[in-house]
Amino acid sequence: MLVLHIDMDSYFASIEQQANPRLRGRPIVVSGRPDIHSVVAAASREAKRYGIRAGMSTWEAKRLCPGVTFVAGNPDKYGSMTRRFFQILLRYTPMVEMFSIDEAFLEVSQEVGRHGGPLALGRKIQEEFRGALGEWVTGSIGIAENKMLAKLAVEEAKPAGIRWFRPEEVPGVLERTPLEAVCGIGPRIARRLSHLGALKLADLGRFPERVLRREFGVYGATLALWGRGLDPTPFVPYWQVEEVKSVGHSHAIPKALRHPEGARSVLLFLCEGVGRRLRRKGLSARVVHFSLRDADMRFCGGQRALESPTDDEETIFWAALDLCEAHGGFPDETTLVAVRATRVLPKEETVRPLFLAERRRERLAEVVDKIRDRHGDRAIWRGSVFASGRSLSQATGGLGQEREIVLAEKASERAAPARSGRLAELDPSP
DNA sequence: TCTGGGGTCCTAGGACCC
DNA sequence: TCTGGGGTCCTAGGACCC
Repeated sequence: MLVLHIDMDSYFASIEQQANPRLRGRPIVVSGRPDIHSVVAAASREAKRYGIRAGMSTWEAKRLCPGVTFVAGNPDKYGSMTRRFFQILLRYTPMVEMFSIDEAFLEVSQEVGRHGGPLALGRKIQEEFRGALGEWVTGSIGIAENKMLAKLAVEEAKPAGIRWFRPEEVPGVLERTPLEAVCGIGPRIARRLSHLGALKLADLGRFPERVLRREFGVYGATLALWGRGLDPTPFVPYWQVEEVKSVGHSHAIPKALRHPEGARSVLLFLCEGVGRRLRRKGLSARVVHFSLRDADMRFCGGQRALESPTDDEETIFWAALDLCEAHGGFPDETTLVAVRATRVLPKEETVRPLFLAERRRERLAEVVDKIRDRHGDRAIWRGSVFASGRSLSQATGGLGQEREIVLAEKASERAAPARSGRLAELDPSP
């Protein structure tokens, strides 16, 4: 097998520099919203020279490079760029696995001969990128016999280069590669392995497999293979990718809304988003997960199976709120809430709601979805969310110029007793 | 001014059914 | 008078990825 791994260089930042010549050659950071505390989604090549990395807080980025320019991210723009480079890759082989928005694997065992060898093939792809994506949006290419090694190779190719690990080079690669450089070995596993005396990838290969199995279960077998330069993870071409398995939202709560009421309205806001995305995808979910993070950054939460699959945000909301109550309710200060709908299945496979009230809610959701499709996500608000909506919008993108409609329906009436801290007494039935 | 937001997969114990 | 074994669902929690 021969695998090419394409990893776009400083992807979001490069796209912004391509779109706006004034940003070119300058340290820039793409983040959620530049005016609030956020984290770095991507740093331009110039910003990386200052030590700025993805995942770092924007505050830290500013400290490292006071002159850095912040740019608000635009996911739609990045998605359409990804479709463009995906189309280019498809011209070479249908065996394309999209690994993330800016990474792909190609299985090119059959095709490589026709293109004059691995390096020549890589250069052709990069040449096509230059023509179709623009001078600033470049990709690095790693080449090896499997995905794990190709992903290691690309690190030596950056930026905009090509690195091929020939089979005879692999033992040397294994000897010099630290464990945490491998995709799939995070800080926890790396630390546990270091206690066992393994620091480099080759150390794993020298371990008896049963030791790794005893320590890591089925994952131990994978680790043992990686240590010998082999990779058991399957190649999944894009046309074999399964449907999504879950839909969720989480949100770090701004200071002003960290009290129980505020957290509750953020939760309802997130549930609306989850319901809407389920409906858009034509899915229903059977399980709701809820979690929150307190002032000490500790997480707690739980999950609950529903009586029947749903795409209704109120059902999801009440399930989430019940889980919250079961874990002691919202603390005085909640710094993050998250809700996720899992065990999804296509809606056609579910039974239509039996009760009139549920059918009315379904109809209401359809109408609200239509208004939002037409006038934007913030054109219409539930009364109980709107109460905190303005400050919430500070953190989620702003109300903009849209006209606002406030839904005065049951949910907002239920919100009232919540303020006096009697959530448990609320009647979840419509 | 501490620390975003979207996911996937695995483990393990208990309940329940046949 | 002693108590199997397999399969699936539910819940809680951990680890990792971009």
